[in-house]
Amino acid sequence: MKNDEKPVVENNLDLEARLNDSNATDVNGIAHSEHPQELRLWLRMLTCTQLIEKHIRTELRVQFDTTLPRFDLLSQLERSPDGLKMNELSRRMMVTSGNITGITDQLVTEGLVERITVDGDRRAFRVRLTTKGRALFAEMAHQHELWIVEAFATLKDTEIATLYKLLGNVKQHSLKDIP
Amino acid sequence: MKNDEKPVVENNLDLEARLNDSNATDVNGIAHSEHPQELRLWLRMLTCTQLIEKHIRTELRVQFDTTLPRFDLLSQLERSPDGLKMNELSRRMMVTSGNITGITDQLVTEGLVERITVDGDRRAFRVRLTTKGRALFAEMAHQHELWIVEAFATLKDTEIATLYKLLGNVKQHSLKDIP
DNA sequence: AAAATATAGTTTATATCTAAACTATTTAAC
DNA sequence: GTTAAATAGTTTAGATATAAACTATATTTT
Repeated sequence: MKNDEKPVVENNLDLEARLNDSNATDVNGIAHSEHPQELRLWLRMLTCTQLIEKHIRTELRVQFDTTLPRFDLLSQLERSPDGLKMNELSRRMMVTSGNITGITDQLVTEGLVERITVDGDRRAFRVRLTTKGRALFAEMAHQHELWIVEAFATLKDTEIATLYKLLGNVKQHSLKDIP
Repeated sequence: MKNDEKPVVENNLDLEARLNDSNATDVNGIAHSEHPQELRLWLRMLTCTQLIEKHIRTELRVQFDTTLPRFDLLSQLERSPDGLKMNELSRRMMVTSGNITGITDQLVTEGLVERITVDGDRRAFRVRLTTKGRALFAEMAHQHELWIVEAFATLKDTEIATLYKLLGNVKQHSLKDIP
């Protein structure tokens, strides 16, 4: 009757299923399909990102009882010993400042970061890692690196370099529209 | 005093900023850095995905007053004239079934999909596009395709093919752990 | 300097998203 | 055939996420 042993993750996947698989050759002998290769690439990229991200979220929860946004915020702070202003965190993490307020509140409650007043601007705060936060993040970052290395373990170094370069172009192209 | 003309999107970005930029050469002449190239690749991939996804979310909201999850669900249904069961939607979209319940409720309210009872299983529903939903989706899908093509417009066809192939390996590698 | 505008951060309302508990069925074991 | 287990979907509690309104300060204009 009850179902207490339901699998923890009931997700699975098949994002690319939405695509038409037809891949005929037209009268000019040019390979084509109903959907442009850009769309296929996008859905595959999204699938990869989601699979890896889900794995990391699960591991962060199971091993550290935390979440990806919190990890990401700590990660941003880790290389800024003097902390970062909330709007700088917002910009770097590509989320709204209201969102940063919420995540920061959580981390303050957990004693991992602290809000420091900024001299000369009574509107602003710097958010800074506490000693406890720095120590915990070091542990998490080490594990995180292992998960990521494993996620791409199927690629050769040269292939990783190729992906990195091509995605660099895509990134720059996307950034052109953002002031 | 008031600030009614605040920019609609106050995000920006710099996910890769969390990385150490040092890129020295070790005693053996092998290039290395404090962070493995896998981590750099992951953050760049995440940045690209987020930039493109944010653009699509914005356009869907502005042009169609809808959201990405709703578009994705419609997209899954579009090629299944008989509809899909909710658990199949959950699997394909890689989200929990509770989530599918919520998104479906929204789409039913908007008259874009309908729940159909399944013969022989009184627990299940098939979710199916309505005529209105199919027509609206066709419009949205056309625009969506343009946005995606534009997002990768900086790449040559061969480069898109390369990305597609390499990400295929990553995807398969990630899927190995999922039954 | 006073008024207008911009900025930093918070709050609010709403939509996702998850994990887990729950209900109602169906299927498998015995 | 009854019991046990699995499955389909919903609900719930909590964390993110957004856009927009809001407060409090700073800066710019005039």
